[in-house]
Amino acid sequence: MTNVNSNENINTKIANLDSFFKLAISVDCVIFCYRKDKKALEILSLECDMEPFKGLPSLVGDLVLENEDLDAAAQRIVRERASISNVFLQQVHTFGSIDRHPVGRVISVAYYAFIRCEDMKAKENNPHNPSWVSLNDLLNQPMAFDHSEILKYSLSHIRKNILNVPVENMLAPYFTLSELQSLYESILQKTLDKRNFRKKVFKLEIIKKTARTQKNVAHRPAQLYCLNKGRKVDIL
Amino acid sequence: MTNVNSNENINTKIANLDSFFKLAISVDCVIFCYRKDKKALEILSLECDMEPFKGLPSLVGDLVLENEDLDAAAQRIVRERASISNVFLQQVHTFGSIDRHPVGRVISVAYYAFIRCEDMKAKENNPHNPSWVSLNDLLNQPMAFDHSEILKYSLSHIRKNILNVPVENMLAPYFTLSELQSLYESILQKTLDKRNFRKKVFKLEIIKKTARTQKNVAHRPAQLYCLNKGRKVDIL
DNA sequence: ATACTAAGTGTAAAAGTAACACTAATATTT
DNA sequence: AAATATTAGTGTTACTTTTACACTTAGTAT
Repeated sequence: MTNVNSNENINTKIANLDSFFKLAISVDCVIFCYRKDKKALEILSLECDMEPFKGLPSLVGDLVLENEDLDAAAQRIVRERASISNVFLQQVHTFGSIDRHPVGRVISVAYYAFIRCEDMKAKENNPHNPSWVSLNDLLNQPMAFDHSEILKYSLSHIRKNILNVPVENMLAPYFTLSELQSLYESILQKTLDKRNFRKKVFKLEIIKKTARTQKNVAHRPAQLYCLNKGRKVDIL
Repeated sequence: MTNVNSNENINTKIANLDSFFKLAISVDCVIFCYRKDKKALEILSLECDMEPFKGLPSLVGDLVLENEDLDAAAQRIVRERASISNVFLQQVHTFGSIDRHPVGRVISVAYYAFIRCEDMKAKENNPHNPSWVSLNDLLNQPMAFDHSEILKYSLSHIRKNILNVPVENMLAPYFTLSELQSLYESILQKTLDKRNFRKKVFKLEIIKKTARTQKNVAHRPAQLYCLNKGRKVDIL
């Protein structure tokens, strides 16, 4: 068991690990993207194949390997399951109820990630049927394990800390202020004042103006902005 | 290994656990108290007996048992090591570097607690030599494992969230506003304006006025206050 | 009685937040 | 070419919150 093939699925791994499986640690990632056309957030979700949760949506998770740093495990999992590398990933909370996992004691460290929909073609050669599911749908249906709780906790954390969390990573490299505002509105679930919003993002230096403007839009073209790298984020 | 005697020390446990010890989970608690006379924070610290950290101060930690909820483990550890029950304990972060523990892979979930010095008589019949150590001293000396990092992270979290974290638990049941202010000043490491501080704690309803006043002080006796139970805290 | 000590109290300036409506620039339609 | 439709972009005022600041009060000790 020193060198688990990380492409096996969770079930297989757990079966193999019987000898040491008293306590195991997993990472579950709440992977957000923003669907600009629908002005809605979506979560990367897998179809659970484990009883009693078979068929229910689950977060993207996997066991942490013996020689793997926690943050590295989160990066690996996002890479393997969503084909995304070097993404922003932030730990939120660790969930350790005794009965949260049917196979045994699995303590799960939750992370969240912000990626762009286009960077993850869901369903692509992945046995778990990954797909982007509307956040609102997920919040209104049961999920596998305690993943509903993890999702709600993460969402709550992000809402509270929205100004210190790089939600802009869900946007294309060049974006308009209106797009940014819509994203914030989708997360906070409330409308924001356009002028006040702009004043704030300028003052906080969340973004930088670029020389580019929108092309081929049937209205006044918007200025394009990009992330201000070097901005502080909520890492302590 | 199903029923570890939780009074054994970490070393012993780890030795016993060889069979399953690929990954283990511990809880480390940053237990704060406030020394009113010194106007200083102190941390409950044990003397590490494990190489290569022998003799260095460590936080109060222990392995999580197989059938033990994470939060329950934290409560147990504080109860066993500090003889305090039903204390406020809040998870902050999980530390999972590969080499953070010399004996093997131990992932540690950090909690912090606020207790009253008087409620924990350090050194009392405890083989680990627990003692209250000045926070400032601890910050300026090496600690066992990654406990310096855990301490700094927790402190930083508490400073950021001071208004949503019940630091008042470090005070006696009845306390004066000046005592409360000194506590805040010790945590934030800066002086606060007396009138502004009072306005704020009243508006936030952190505390409640009581009918009592100070007795036998060589100056105008202060009004005594107590905690406002039912106040929201930073739990999501 | 006087001195000493920490408690207790209000106001004004500054900064930040919230509310609000019109003009500008482009593509499309006529 | 002119009119229309659509989203971008922009400032000011009222309100709230935060900050800065100094004197009087109620007890104990001498």
